Amino acid sequence: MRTPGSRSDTTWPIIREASISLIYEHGFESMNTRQLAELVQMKPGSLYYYFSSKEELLNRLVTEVLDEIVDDLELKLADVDTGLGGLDTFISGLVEWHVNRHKETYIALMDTRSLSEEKLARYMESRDRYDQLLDEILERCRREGSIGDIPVRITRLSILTMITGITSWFKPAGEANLDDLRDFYVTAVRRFVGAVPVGTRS
Amino acid sequence: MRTPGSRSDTTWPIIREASISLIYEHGFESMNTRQLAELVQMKPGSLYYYFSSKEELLNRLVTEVLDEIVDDLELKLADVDTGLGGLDTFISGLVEWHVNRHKETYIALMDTRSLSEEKLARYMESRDRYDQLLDEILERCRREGSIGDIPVRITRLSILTMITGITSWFKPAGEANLDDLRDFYVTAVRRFVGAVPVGTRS
Amino acid sequence: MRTPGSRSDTTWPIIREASISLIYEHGFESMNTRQLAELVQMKPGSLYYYFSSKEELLNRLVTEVLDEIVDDLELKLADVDTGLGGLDTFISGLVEWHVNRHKETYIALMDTRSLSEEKLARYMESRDRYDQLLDEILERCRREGSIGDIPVRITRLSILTMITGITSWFKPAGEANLDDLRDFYVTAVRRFVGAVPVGTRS
Amino acid sequence: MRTPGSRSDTTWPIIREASISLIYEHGFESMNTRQLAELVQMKPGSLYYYFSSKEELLNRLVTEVLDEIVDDLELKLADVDTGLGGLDTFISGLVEWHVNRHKETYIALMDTRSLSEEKLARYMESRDRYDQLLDEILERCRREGSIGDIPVRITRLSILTMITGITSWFKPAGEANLDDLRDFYVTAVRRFVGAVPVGTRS
DNA sequence: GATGAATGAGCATTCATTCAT
DNA sequence: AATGAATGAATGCTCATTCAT
Repeated sequence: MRTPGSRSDTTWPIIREASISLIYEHGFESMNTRQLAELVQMKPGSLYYYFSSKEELLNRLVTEVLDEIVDDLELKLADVDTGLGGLDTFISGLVEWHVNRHKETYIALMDTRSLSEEKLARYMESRDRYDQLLDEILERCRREGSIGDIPVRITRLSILTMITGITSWFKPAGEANLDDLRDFYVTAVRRFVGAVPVGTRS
Repeated sequence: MRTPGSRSDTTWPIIREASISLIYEHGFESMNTRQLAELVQMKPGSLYYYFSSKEELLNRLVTEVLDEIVDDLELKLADVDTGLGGLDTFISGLVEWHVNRHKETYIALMDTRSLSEEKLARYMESRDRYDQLLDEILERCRREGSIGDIPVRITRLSILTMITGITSWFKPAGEANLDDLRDFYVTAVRRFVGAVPVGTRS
Repeated sequence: MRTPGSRSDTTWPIIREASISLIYEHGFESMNTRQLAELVQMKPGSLYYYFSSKEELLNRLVTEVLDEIVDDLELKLADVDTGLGGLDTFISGLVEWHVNRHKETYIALMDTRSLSEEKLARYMESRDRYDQLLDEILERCRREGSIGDIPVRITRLSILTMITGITSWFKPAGEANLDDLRDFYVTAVRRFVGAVPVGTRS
Repeated sequence: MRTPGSRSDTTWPIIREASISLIYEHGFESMNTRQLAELVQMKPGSLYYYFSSKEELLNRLVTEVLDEIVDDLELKLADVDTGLGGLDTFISGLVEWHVNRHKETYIALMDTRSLSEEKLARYMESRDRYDQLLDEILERCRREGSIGDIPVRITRLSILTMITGITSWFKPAGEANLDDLRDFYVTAVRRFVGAVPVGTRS
């Protein structure tokens, strides 16, 4: 009964894309495995060769992006030598990810609730890494005197909420393009944290 | 079979509170009418005396707060005579609502997806009113020269995302209290839009 | 809480008519007490002052017509002195009832299934009376030599099925009027039983 | 979780027979899917592998017989060359179907009401075909002068009501056997329509 | 790898009926 | 005589998942 030409490494990416679209569109709880099976032209039962449960599928989807994001941000930040430069890099990178992969990041924002306690906890650990990244950047900026005297925690929460929230209104077909968005948020966040304008520091 | 002492005007508020808590905690799709019934000490079927479907319950919950918020903001804005004053009032009011009624506003943020197309459309119409409110304020500020030359649409989206997103991390037991939050966001948003510092306008 | 001017002997006929219409239109199992209550402008619970259960309502409806029919037929047959005259009278009367009270007779035809075993048994006893009436008429005709040599049981069943079945296609607004129907069936049944044409008997 | 040895082409006929018996006995509205599941030794949900809704099951049951009947009658009528011959063939065939498949035909008679408007309409279209068949036969008989001057519509309705109504009293265990019934109705209908006795036509 | 057939547990909802007021 | 509020038992149906083939 094996479909000729089927191979695991071809099939999984197809399932992956299909589930992302489906979850993005309907939400994880409302989407069902029949829809997914139909979309990838399989029978529901066959999907279980590619994931062990619906929840595990969700988990894989969201942890994969998250890890990619954090790794990429860390990589980009390695080359930066000032706090403010780090802030720009971080914001710029985060915006990029949330635009280029807006479906997955939207799912991570909205459907992470459906994860079991353990899986959610593990997910949150990863997320903490990127909270910390921003915290550290902000702390460094303050030490360097390049931003105002702002409360770090709530500032970080607000920035993150704002950037990750891009996915909730961003439409790829819309007028805003990636470069505009990146520029806008870099500038906006600088203002937000009371960054000393470039060339103003004494 | 009537439970002695039961009264409609006592029961609905109980059901209302219970559903808000339940949806807040589990999400609308994951919460079920049996849990709700148990929480309010009724049989599942009896709930249908108070709403005609689970979805209609959700609808009621989210449209009610939304309308209350918009009405309140409009009222508060009526007394304000400068654009920047309006901005402060709007932000301050919105933060207040999202803190004081954070469960319902969280539900509105997350579970509105579960509404049918028609109900969602009607909900969005109401939401548009408050988008417009902020748009108008921002436009006015620009005309009055009290803020920088910023792109209105994306600024509005970002501010709203940030404030409504408070509910996604806010814990009433947490360290942040309403006054701090209100002050923080009023100031932050002022910076965000490049507001001319008070007393600086020439 | 008593509605001013309400009286049992005014209300019952209203409920009666409303239930007949409702059951006629939707069938007994598909019709529900909410619909009935709405139609008579009451609350569902209030109906139980007029009948003790939905099934008892049905029972009352169908047994009442049935008894009226049998009584009327017996009365009409009392004056008749020949078998064939009896046959004409019976058919004519039965057609009349099924046209004039076609809703109730239709209900009796279709919804009698929903009666409990005991109630159905009692209903069937009454129905037997009118089977017997026709049996006796047919037997008498045969003794008098006014009809052919036909099998009584199946003839009776067929005639009754045909006449009671009028209700299943009869529409009051339709072209067929009572007189035509009566004439048609009297003649048709005569032919059906091989009645010796009037004036042909030697 | 698959029951060993289960096969679709074995299971559907079993479900089919079981539902026919159940609906025949209790009526469509009173029968429920749990009873059916128990009878075929499945879990209720599994039935939905074989039909998409309870109503669709009913629909399938009644349209299938109906189509079989009409097809068969048309086939049988193809060989007939006189109107009266057609009438005999039609009646004989119809009686046969209502005796041999009396459960399904009874269901079609009684439970067709439970079909949705669209499904009922489609059912009625098929039914019309067989009304027309009889109408044409009767018209032809009249043109050929082999029956009396009778009103076609009501005659057709009465004959059909009578024959289809067989199912409402017929018990397979009863004394009447198929051949008797067929003979009886062929003769009775001939009389009913005032057929000129064979060899009497001048 | 993939399918066909089934499970089992749950779910929203309906509805006749009851009874304190 | 009528209502408002509730019950309880059922009902059709969905869906993630399993597993023999």
